[in-house]
Amino acid sequence: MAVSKKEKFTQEDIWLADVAKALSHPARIRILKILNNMSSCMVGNIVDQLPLAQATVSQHLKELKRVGLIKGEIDGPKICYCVNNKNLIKAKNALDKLYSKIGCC
Amino acid sequence: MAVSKKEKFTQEDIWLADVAKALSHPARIRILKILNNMSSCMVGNIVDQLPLAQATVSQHLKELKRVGLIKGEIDGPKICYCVNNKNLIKAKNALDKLYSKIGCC
DNA sequence: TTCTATTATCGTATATTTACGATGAACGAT
DNA sequence: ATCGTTCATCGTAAATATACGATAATAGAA
Repeated sequence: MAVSKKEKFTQEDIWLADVAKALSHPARIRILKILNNMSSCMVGNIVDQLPLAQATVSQHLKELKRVGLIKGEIDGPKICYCVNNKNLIKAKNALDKLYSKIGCC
Repeated sequence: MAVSKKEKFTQEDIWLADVAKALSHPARIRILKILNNMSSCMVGNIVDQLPLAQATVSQHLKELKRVGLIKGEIDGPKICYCVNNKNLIKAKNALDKLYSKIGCC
């Protein structure tokens, strides 16, 4: 995209944009909903519920983990993922700052 | 990216992901904050506050308009943009559905 | 140890995004 | 009608994202 200029913005704006980026694919929205509804959170269970290959799902999980929206715990050969509510709530609160107080048109 | 599979998800998930995509660049976060704080919302004013060329800012505005987060009104040769609170609130509410009720790890 | 199950990573092809200069379109003013 | 201002669009180069098969890594079981 021709030399990125993202670093020219504030840390807060970069962070919120980054979280939004992690949410910007329906597969990742679906994963968060699945984690929200299941007590078990094995990767295999997630793969079974998505129309994507295991390698692709793993990539999506990595992206969600990168920004801290989910976390994974090793459980033998399996990995147990779950939502990191703290960061999700933080993101929602940051969104509140984008509401228009005035409305100019 | 090798044939997209986004259309294999629900309309709701596709929509939320799409809104998130519109928020996934710091310039667009900044634009929303600017529109939130100014009574005037001319494009020129926005361009002056961003480290980007006019053509690039116009592209970012188009993306925000595409998903309905902002709207523009023609005012002579100028265009007046403002936040569309309704859709921003709708997005925030949809985010609420992603919170984990249980927490498995 | 060897086998099986589970998940991550590598390599790679293709699609999309980002950025900007140049140009075009719309409008008010002279 | 021409000019200056304002903004969108076109064309294009480079960066990122998406998707998957193949392969590696890890751990418990046989």
